Amino acid sequence: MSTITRNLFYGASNKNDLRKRKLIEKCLDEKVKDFKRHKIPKDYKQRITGPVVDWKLFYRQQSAFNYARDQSEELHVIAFESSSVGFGDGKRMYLVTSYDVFWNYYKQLSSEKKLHYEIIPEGAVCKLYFDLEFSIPDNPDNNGTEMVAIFIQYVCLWLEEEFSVKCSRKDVLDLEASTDKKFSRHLIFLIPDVAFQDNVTIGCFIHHIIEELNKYCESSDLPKVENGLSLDSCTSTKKDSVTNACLGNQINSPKNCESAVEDASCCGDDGVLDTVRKKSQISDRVLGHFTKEQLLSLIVRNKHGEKTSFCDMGVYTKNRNFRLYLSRKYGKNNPLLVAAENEFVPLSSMNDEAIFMDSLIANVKFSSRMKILKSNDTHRRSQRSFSNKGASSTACLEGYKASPYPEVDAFLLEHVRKLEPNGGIRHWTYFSQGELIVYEMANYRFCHNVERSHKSNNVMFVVDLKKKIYYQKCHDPVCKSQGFKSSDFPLPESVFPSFLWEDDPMFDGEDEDLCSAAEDIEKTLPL
DNA sequence: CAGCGCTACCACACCCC
DNA sequence: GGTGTGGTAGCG
Repeated sequence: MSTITRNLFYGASNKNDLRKRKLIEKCLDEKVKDFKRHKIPKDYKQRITGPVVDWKLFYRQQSAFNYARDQSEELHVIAFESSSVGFGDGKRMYLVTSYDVFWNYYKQLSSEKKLHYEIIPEGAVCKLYFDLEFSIPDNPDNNGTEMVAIFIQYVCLWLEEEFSVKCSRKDVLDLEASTDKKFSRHLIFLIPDVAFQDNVTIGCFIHHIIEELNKYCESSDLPKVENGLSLDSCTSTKKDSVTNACLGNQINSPKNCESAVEDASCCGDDGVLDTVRKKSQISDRVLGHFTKEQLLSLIVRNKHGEKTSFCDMGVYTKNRNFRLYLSRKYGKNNPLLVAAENEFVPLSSMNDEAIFMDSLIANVKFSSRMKILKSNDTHRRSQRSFSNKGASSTACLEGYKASPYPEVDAFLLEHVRKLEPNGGIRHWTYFSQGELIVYEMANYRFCHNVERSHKSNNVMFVVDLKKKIYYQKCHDPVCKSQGFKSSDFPLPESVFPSFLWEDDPMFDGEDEDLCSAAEDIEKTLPL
């Protein structure tokens, strides 16, 4: 054992010891900094009724959703850019937790580690929200602050006309993440007891009101057609929406398909002309509240100099990631903060937690008073692509979901695979009115009109559940122009649900209703 | 080991004029 | 030239 010298005990008395102490202090400083950098947030205080699990981390969004669904508590999936846990470089990862637990963790992160996004789940009831942005250098004459004020008023007027919902700027949480180069706002509408069915529905509504704005701006703009926003493109989009609307909305809302088809089939009818006139009256009423200059100011130019909307239309897709209050993008320094012009005040008080909770798009409490806004025919727009989970050529087969009549799906699959082993169902459209299912086939082109397979056009089958038959039609332009439709083929009795239930006392009408009611409730409840 | 969901755009095949 | 289909770069 070494003895403690006087110098060592009382501290530095020479240059050597001084250096040593400096070194130790420096090490300590480093340790402190390091600790601060990697500090572990304090545990959330567990209550007896409180959450069982703090959080769980996933590399894949789907795994996170699966886990959240299997738990009994109300959990949410939050995405973040993963440098915040010390690895990866902006790669997205997924956190499953409750809002309360998340806020407790999130509020303790330093500003540069708040890189988080809410995932607005597919099909979930949500608040009306907007991403408003434009490049400042490309639009030096635009006044963003004034544009936001006009835009909010424009949206409020449309809400009143279309849904009889009254609101004002006081109901709009206004968040800002602008820089010198880019004007950027997030608007979140917190209208008491009002929410939208889902964010895709919002997309349809917004698409509609922006299109009306574009049409107006174009007609009152220079007489010549400008690139990007021609009237032609507007009308062709409308046509698309009639023919394709039912495909885009097929899974969740077969009723939409009915009305879309009715719309198309009774064109030229007086009733349709009436509704067209009514629609343009609504549009005129809204537009009439503004001066031409105010409306024109909402159109900006993108980096290619093309005219485009101030409102980003790309944020209404399924499972959209939407940046959280106080978060920034990876590698950027512009967190979302409350804008100076914000007039919304949370019910409790103006504190960060209340703002955070109110800013969550899908944080909508279920209540019987809640009015759920759904899309109507005018809002629907074309949606040609169908989400396929897998990649490559087999995607269409893997991405295909069962129709409400899986037995019919199986029958058709078996049928086509006798001729084409790779044949499959690309998608289906269910028309509950008339009990019709239209199946678009994949890798199956045999047409009864030409008695051979077409070279590049797949065929479709129309299943008539009432008549218990099916027939074939096809995409080939020649067959189409002839209005070709094959003769009827019988559907085997075994594909009908009644075949299974007839002698089964376990199934009766009540059980069926209960099951579908339970499913409906499950769908409407916030996740 | 490790993101997701589009959408605009292009290339190509086939059929029509 | 029009239509349907498939593949991909790139955006939000």
